[in-house]
Amino acid sequence: MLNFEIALAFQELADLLEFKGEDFFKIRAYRRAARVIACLDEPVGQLFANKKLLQVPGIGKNIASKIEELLTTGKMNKLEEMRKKFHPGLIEIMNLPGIGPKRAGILFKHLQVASLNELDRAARSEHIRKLPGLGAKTEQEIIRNIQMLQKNTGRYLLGPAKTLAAELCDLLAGFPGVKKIEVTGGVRRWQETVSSINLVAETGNPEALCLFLASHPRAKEVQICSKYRVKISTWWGIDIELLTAQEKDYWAALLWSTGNTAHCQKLASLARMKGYELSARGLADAQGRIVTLSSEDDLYSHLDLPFIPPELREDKGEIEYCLETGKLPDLVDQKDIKGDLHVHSNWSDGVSSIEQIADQAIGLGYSYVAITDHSASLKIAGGLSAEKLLEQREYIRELNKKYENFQVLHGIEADILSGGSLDCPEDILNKMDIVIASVHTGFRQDRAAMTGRIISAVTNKNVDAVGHLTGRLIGTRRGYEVDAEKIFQAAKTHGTCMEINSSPDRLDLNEDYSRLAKRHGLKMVINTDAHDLRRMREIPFGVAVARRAWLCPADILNTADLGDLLNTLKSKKNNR
DNA sequence: GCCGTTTTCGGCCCGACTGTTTTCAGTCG
Repeated sequence: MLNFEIALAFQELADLLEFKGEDFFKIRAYRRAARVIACLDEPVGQLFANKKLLQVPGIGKNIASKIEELLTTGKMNKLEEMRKKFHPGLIEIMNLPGIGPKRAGILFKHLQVASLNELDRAARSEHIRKLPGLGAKTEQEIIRNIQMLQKNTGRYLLGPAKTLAAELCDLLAGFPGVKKIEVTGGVRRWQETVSSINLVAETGNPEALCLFLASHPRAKEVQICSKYRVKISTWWGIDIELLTAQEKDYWAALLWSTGNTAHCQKLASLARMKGYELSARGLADAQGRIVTLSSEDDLYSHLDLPFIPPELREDKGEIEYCLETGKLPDLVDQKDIKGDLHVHSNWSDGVSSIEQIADQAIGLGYSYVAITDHSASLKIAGGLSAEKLLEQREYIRELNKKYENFQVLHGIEADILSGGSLDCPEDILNKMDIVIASVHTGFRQDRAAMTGRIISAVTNKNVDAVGHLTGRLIGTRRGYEVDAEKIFQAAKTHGTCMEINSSPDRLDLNEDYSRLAKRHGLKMVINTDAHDLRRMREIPFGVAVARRAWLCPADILNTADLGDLLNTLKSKKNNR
């Protein structure tokens, strides 16, 4: 059983217990376990076999025994019991913004509503406004939120899709006859959400491999199963498509399967103009002979094009640009990132100590990391008071004595309060190495108010960057409305950066806003906003957004060496 | 539920915002 599935089981159990009204801390313990398991590097089965489960933080005797039950029987009794007690549709409803366990209970009790479709119908026929504690506004909000979810139906977040794709790749790579296998499609192009996981494998035994995938225990329905291609829908909710190839046509298959369709078709047209025929089955010359290729790069060369990175293959002008200039811009790369400038420690709501974060940063090859804990008003996150911040500053100053060629920077993620002021005294902000300003409350302000609020922060001389500009959570929470043009103009005037938040459920700025920010001449900073060590490894997601927006190292603040970075930050403060 | 310790049980996530009320319940960050 995959870690991913075990984590989902605990997540579902927590959701059901929440509906039941179970003790808050017990629910939180299950949620924590789900998160921890999803983040493990080692298969849970292996930890269990080596009797190391209890060493994992957040897993105690009770949860360990439930894991054992899952691993040995494939089921968890407690979860099965809860499933019998409560309608599965209730979780779907509870996951809607604004609907928690209480409201889901009211809706079920009075209207027998137990699915999003039923809820939508009830809302549209104005039944919800008649229920106790609910009204017309809530009813309209429900309709809007269901629309948002429906827009994302069949879409899967890139983060979990990548994890699942990697686990599948490992599984298939071990099948007899498989020589090469690679993840392709939207996952390889780093689309923020994908509808399927695509794979290409070079194998001497394609039919057997296709049958192997088609008979996967999590396969729900086999949509296509031919001698060289298989497509299944799965109980995970995502489709999986595998294309097989021989040595001679592997690179063309890889290209074709990576897509997108428009990019490939444009390449096929270009190939025809040069006397070739390009398809998933290879690049054929005028006589119909398959051209031997050594790489995807080689394939592009035959079309007189430079290698186009997968992130750019969206038919957004990349082919035309190459034809015109013969090359692509020098896009920012993960190796260009010299440090993470937005990380939370256990001084606020992060789980790791500052020292652990520094060690992780060094392990990632960084020259610096900024500790940016929450500001005081964010009580739930244990936001830091001015006194605490000064204490933290001293702590970091001491800690830095032990490092050579590496520095921990002292920063803060200051809340932009409803009126636009910052949740931290200016004299404290002024002492910080870096100040990220973000919105965490008052999400429902209208576009003008929210824009004005953020512009107030952008024009504050102590603010270096705006964190997660729109506050969206992909697929679950619409971002607040902002006039990005106005904010970017103000940011340009005041030399403030925009963050590309790398968290796969945020990716905020998204690629469109990143492109727009570049057009305004802004610098961006690619951060993880990590609350634990593992999530500090999510920088590639932010880098991918930047690449899809055609950003170069010079567009990104944290590609600078430590000295240059400190000079930039200081000179900004002095110049204002 | 887990964790840490005081080793047997108490602490762990509080407060703003919204929409509904007409003083507050529910949700969320």
